[in-house]
Amino acid sequence: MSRTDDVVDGIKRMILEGELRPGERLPVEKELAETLGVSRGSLREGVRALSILGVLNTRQGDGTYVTALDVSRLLAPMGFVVDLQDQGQTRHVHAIRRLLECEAARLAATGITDEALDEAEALLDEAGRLLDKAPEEHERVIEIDIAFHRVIAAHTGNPVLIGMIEALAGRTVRERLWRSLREEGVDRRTHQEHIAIWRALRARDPEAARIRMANHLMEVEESLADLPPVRPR
Amino acid sequence: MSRTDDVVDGIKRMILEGELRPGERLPVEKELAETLGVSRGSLREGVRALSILGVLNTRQGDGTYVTALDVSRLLAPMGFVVDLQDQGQTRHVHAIRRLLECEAARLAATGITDEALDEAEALLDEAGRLLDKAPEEHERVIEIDIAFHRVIAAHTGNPVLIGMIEALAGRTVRERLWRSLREEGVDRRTHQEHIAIWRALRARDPEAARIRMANHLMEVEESLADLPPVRPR
DNA sequence: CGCGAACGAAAGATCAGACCAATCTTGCAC
DNA sequence: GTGCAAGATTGGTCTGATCTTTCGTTCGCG
Repeated sequence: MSRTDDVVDGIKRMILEGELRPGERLPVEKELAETLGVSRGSLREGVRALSILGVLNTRQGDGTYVTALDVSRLLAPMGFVVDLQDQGQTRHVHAIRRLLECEAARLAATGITDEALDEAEALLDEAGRLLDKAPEEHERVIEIDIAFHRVIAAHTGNPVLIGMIEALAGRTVRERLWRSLREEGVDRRTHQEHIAIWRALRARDPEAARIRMANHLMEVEESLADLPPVRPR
Repeated sequence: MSRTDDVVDGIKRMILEGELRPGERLPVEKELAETLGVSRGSLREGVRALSILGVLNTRQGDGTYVTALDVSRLLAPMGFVVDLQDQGQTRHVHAIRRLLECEAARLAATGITDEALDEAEALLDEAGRLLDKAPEEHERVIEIDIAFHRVIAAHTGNPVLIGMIEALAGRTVRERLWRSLREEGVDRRTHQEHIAIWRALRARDPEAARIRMANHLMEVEESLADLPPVRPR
């Protein structure tokens, strides 16, 4: 058990026992180092690790604070995992993503608000216009795609689900995908699938939403399946 | 962008570009620090963070190595997230766990081997004996419970699913649960539910396995629902 | 020749002290 | 009352030293 682990466990314990609450400020480095019985260097290693894990948040000249401990932030490092997986694992990641997003669609069908439906419709309208008039605006199309899925996740009422979907469907996976596919005409098909999902949501039909989402992601996976490996060297 | 972030991104990049392969050893601290243009202290902070994330693995007197980058290891810090969630989020975590474990049961029904079925049967037999003859052996019963679920997850063929279930259904959640429930007679009911799952698996019936697992976890959640909050202070 | 113990090199672990940079607080001038 | 500037506070970084663990080698014994 290294000193740094002492620091991590010590701070974690302080949070779990309510000694430190979300948003609260930690003692200054020198003082906390003495409390935990380590040098400032070791303390900093532990604090840094917790920062990267999304538990702490340091601001030079100000202090170190406990984050809100919201799931999205704490799950963000998971995106890291996805990045590091080799090509062989991609389909497994996508299988989980499909599972989570289908559940999200199902839940959103009953929980989504009229405002959110309007928002999603606006996104799809913009995507439709771009496909017709400015097919080169691929970056924006990708943004819209991500935003559309995010609106759905946001209305599931389950923050853990939101966080996991964000982590799995994050920028990297999507980018890698789209970059490989931009030549194809799949973006138009994707758009149609999105519309089908949206209609199911508007009808407040959970089963339809789930099925449409499942179909959409399965198409995406299929497009991915026969791509050449991208792992360099 | 702090120096430590440079270190994290630098090492991550080296891995992604194949400059560093899983299992490979990193340059010594002094040398790597020079390469990345930071001091040894900053380098160590970054390396430590990546260690805690399961990407690197340091051994005093030997060196620092890239891990196998297996999903289980990389997903382990997610258990940390679960620990830090306040009581209000528990049901959301369990909802996801149910989703994942149901899928695991469904997949395992077609993929499980006869040997694994025997192994699971042995576990359930032992649990049954303990319930009859040594009800005080609660620790062992919990171990068996975890092991049973692990056997199922292990035969889904999806390592990402395995990792996520491990992280979500980890020791802590289960412990908190069982500690609160040991007075009740629920452990016997849980045992019966496990048997029902096992039978569905033996019959290689995916739908039955999924349903039995769903029922099992729903019972668990229900038992949890009306517990008093444990968050101290 | 084979094997085991002791030694030494190498690498990470930890510490202490100094200085830098960003931020916040305080108090003075207008 | 407002605005700005100086000082105090706090995290960020660097340097250099010492400690601990591990691994490889070498030496001596059988």
